[in-house]
Amino acid sequence: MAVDRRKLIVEAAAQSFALFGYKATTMDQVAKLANVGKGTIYTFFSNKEELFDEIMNLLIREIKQVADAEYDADRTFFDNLNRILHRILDFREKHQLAVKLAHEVRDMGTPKAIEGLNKLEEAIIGYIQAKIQIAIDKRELKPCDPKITAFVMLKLYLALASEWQHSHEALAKEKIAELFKLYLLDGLTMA
Amino acid sequence: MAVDRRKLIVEAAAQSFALFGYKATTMDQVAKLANVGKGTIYTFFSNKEELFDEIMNLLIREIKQVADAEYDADRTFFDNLNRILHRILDFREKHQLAVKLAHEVRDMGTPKAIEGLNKLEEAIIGYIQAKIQIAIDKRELKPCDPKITAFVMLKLYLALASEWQHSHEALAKEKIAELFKLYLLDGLTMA
DNA sequence: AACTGACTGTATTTCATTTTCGGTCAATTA
DNA sequence: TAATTGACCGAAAATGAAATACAGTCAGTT
Repeated sequence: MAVDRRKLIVEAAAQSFALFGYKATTMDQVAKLANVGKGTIYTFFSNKEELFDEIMNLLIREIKQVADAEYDADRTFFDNLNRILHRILDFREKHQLAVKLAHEVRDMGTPKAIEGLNKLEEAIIGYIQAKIQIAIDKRELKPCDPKITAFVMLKLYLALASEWQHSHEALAKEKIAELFKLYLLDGLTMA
Repeated sequence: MAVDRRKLIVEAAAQSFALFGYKATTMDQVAKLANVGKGTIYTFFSNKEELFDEIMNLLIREIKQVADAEYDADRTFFDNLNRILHRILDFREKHQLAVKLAHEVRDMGTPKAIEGLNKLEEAIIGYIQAKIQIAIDKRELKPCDPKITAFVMLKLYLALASEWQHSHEALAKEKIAELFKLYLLDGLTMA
């Protein structure tokens, strides 16, 4: 059986984007890594952007798998949510491609890298949104706009898990879970 | 009475930083605007950074005044908080200096501009923190870490008032207040 | 028919030169 | 003689022209 050139290209591209980011990945580079003529890439992907989109979609699928692996219908919504958010952010900050793109956005503001990470964030929000809808249907949560709620939950989690430590001691995973529950689920008003 | 050169310098600097940002404000520029020899600036401020700090402190004091003007001890904590956050963010996005610095951070990442805005954010959090402490003492809020809570409140408000509209229709001020109450005060769990 | 890599025009990088700017201090002013 | 000034300094940044690198093409090869 002949080699699957498309697969070679995708693997080479994934490696290169993760190692060098969007801008510093060249089509010549990918072609060489994949042992393929540059023209061959253009028979599968019409340009660099499309190739990058393919890689980002793979990353998003990977993250969904990680999240699904953590989900357990027997647990409470809150328990699942906390575990999933923790796993997703942990995965993201360990995954070479996500880290590299974040640096690229910070250091150079590469538009395509910004777009890629936005798409990733949207995917995460979409995922959480679905879980929230289920929880609302099960009367586990008050009725609320699932999209805004998912957005707020991710932002709150990011604020506690990531932004807080920019100027303070990092919060432990359990502390974050506790705060998350206090602020968003129980609320701050006296009983 | 002789002219108050320090005051002239501070006024010129405030104008220049607001008009051109940190980087594009030159000491020669400030001296000329203030009708003062450049050396004179250095008898009051030991360098550009200190002059900038003075201007930032003035801005912070101004914001505190705006917030205090909105505060009314007779209203509920939540009502006050919403009004204050709205006024502060509104003030900030209308104040030339704050806007200019935000652009400078976005476009060029000027370290001193980043530092200045961080200081401003810290001041806002400190202000809210004090109000939260009062509310806790009055048994209007559950006991909680006032600093983290202030941080979370600001972040949530910013997420709803500013970040949300990056990819969606902006939320009305009243809608934001309603969501703010739902998420942080009442909580999402069913009664 | 599938694949290749030399080729092309544009975009980016490089680098030597010029200009700008924060900060100093000897001269000047009041 | 204390306060004020602006010419001056070295370091840093802007400039621009020449060199290089790149995405995408396509005539030629397998």
